[in-house]
Amino acid sequence: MNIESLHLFVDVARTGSFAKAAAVHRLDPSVASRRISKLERDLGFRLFQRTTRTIALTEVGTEFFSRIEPHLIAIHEAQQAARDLVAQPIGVLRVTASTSFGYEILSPLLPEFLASAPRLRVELMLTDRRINLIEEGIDVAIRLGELPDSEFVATKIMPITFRLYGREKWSDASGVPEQLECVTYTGAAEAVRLRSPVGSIHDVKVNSRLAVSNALAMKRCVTMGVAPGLLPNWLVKSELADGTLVDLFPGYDYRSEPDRAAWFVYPTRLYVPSKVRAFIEFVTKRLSP
Amino acid sequence: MNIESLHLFVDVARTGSFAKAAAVHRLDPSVASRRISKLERDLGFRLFQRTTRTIALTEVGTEFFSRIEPHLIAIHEAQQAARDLVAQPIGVLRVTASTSFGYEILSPLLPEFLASAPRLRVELMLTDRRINLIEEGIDVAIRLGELPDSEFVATKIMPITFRLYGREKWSDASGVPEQLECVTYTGAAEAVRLRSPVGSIHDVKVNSRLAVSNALAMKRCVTMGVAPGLLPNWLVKSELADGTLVDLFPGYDYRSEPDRAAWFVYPTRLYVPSKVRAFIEFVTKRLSP
DNA sequence: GATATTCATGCGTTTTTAGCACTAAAGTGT
DNA sequence: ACACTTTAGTGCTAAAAACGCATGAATATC
Repeated sequence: MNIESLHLFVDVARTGSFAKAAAVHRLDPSVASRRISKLERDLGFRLFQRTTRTIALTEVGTEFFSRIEPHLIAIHEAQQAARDLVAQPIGVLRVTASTSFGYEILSPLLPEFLASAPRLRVELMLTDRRINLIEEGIDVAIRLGELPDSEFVATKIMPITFRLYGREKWSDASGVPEQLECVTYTGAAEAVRLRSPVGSIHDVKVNSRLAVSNALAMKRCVTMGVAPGLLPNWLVKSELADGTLVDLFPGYDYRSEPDRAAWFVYPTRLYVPSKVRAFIEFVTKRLSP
Repeated sequence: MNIESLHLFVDVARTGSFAKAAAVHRLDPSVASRRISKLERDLGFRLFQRTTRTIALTEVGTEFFSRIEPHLIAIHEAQQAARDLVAQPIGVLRVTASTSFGYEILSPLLPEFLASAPRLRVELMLTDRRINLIEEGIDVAIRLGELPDSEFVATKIMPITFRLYGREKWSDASGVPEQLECVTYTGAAEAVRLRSPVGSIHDVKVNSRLAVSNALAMKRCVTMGVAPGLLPNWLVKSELADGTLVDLFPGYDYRSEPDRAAWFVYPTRLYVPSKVRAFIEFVTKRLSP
């Protein structure tokens, strides 16, 4: 049973004519006639009595008409409302990211984003586990590092580069050391390769006596003076600005695997809700150099 | 947009599974999957987020679900109610017949018929005009005499035979007269042919000094003693029983045109409402010998 | 880690629908 | 009273949609 046919029925009942209702719906009159006939077959009762030139609602037709009309309208309105919901950034946007990224990067952006989308609520789920986007009803996740292989869509936010930072400038006259005592991220690389301004390559072995599983805490350990650390660019902006941390080997290039970046990850590409699009656009704009 | 698909959507949302909902609807899971996809295309937004093994309502899906569900139920109930309306003799039955037939035949039947269908109202439109069944919303008409040529369905109630009746037995020893002073129905035959019990044929010329356009009034004229009259069988039952009228030529056969009868006439034969069927059955049963 | 469940898709077949031309009948206007 | 116009409905054919089945991919589950 077709909803459009029910709407057509309503219009036929209103106008008292297949031809007029067909014109409203941009249909050939014969199509209107046949659709109503099919509707009657589906329903199991006759809606109109017909002569070759006139139609009249049957008793059941009248009854059915008055009963379904408000509900047809309601369903149509529900559809409209739902369309608006995906067309405008309203409703609830569920975002997940690592605690560190959320704290360091997202939090400062949120006041302005929330102001730009007044009818939107944001639920920021900060966790260092990779949770299931579907089950948790996540609209968009921010994932760092390797691009996750999945059916989800990924768009790049910004490249991520790691450099060695510490409390004080590296002043050893012999230049880049062969090994360095560092605070490390759990499971991080054990060596980094640098290229000096003049082109020479230096491999630095990273000795770690303290491995931390949280980027923020790791940074704090570095600033507290435990040891230098290999830290991502996004984590150290303010510390570089106020001098709390300094680049140990400025001018050196760090060779890193390609596509090390921050990514938006979200399900599918058809019908991306506008709240998701709005968030992605806003954040990307603010974080791109 | 298909109503069944909307119901399917509701069940999928409830069970959280295409396969389960498909089983409920006796569908192949792939059909369920495709119907929901088509529904999403029609609606313009995505109802579920999917992985290969799980689905979850999107935010719009949830919103849409809760908004349309009661209306879907309401439409379904409207259909059920309408089906019941045609399946049981309830509602309003509009009947038209001639005033005479209504007075003489239908009126006595109505108490019992109404009792047999307690939820039915009857509107008895007695008129000697042949009104338009469609325009007036008539469910069933009773027409006497020649079968009307039309797109309507006709079923026979009972044969109609005309005989000559008067206040007193015909006692002329010479038997059937060649001509007879009669009260006639407007436009009625001017002669009748009788066959005696022994087989002899007698043509009686009907002389009319009074023609009446209403059968009841005509009968009354006869009983009042104006003259004998050519009256239909259905009109004289009680008068024959109580002796007010007598058959002038008992034992004689009256030759009449074929198919002179009382007919039910009603629009179409598909989806005859049960109130119409009930009425036709009841009346036919009571009037058949 | 093997198995089975679940959603999705490709493909050939069947069913449904649209569009057009045409018929029959009934209003409409002169 | 007559021609004209409008309206509902029907054949017919081409196009579109839906179905059922087999198959594939991914992920729960035991």
